[in-house]
Amino acid sequence: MTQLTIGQLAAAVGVNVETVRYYHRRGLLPLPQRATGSIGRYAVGALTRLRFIRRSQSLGFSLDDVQALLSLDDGQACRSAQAIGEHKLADVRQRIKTLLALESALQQLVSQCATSRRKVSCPLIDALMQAEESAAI
Amino acid sequence: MTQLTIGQLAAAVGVNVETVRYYHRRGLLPLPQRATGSIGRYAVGALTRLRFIRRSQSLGFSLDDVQALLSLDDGQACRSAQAIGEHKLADVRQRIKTLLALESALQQLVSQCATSRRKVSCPLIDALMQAEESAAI
DNA sequence: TGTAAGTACGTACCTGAGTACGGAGTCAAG
DNA sequence: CTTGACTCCGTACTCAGGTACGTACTTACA
Repeated sequence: MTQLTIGQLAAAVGVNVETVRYYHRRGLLPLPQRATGSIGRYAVGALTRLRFIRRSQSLGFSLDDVQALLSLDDGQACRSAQAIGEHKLADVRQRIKTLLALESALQQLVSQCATSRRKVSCPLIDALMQAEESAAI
Repeated sequence: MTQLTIGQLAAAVGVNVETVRYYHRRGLLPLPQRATGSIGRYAVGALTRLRFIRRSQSLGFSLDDVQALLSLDDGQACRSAQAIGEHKLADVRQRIKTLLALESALQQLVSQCATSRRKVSCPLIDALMQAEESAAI
């Protein structure tokens, strides 16, 4: 039987039942076929689509992005999909840059902490107290 | 006059007045001196402390972290401050690692998009549709 | 002294991605 | 035919870090 209940669908992909219902509410996943007054049964397509959503998320796409990608899934709009991907890639690279700067600043402060031989105060706290402006958030 | 109103304090550090009030509520910033029924006046210490908070945030510390750091500001607990800093540093490095992996995956997908010469469907969408499991979120 | 700007305070709202809960209905096995 | 597991549906709550709003009050300046 390839007709899954919501619980089986969720378990197959490793998400919470509530999450599946949330995706319905967001319009990411269509409601299943259902004889009135009975329980919904999902076809295999739902499984594929749910996996698509999770895989996209794992690549850093937001659910809004995913919605856009899904709407492009007609085989005709590869260029648009590529644009979305490139945009996300630029975004990821920017985040990496920021984090690298942050890493070196922190690294420096922490190592000052380690090597300081009892000056008046803690170099880390001290540095944070200094009045000069550094990078914004 | 070194006695600032909340608006002047906020403007001096470049935050919203509401943000200052929020920091009061979180216990990050003490309430200012105030003759009963009149307006509060902040001393220069408040300016330093507010800048400390923002600078710490810009280094990736959460407000909870900041609270911990502030509680260490007695000149005696450098080792604890260092530990908090090191913990945050490890955290930042982990995030960098994740993002780098993500970058190369995305890069690959996008460039496949660019070089594909009209196969049936878009390689990016296609890859996301594949059933094999990749990294979790 | 009047008025406009600024302040105090409490409460509610925002984003993003879900999670939790409660009551009613349904389904399968014993 | 009953019991227990599951489903349906709506609503409310979570986290972090604020933002917005409304009412009452205070203060500075003309």
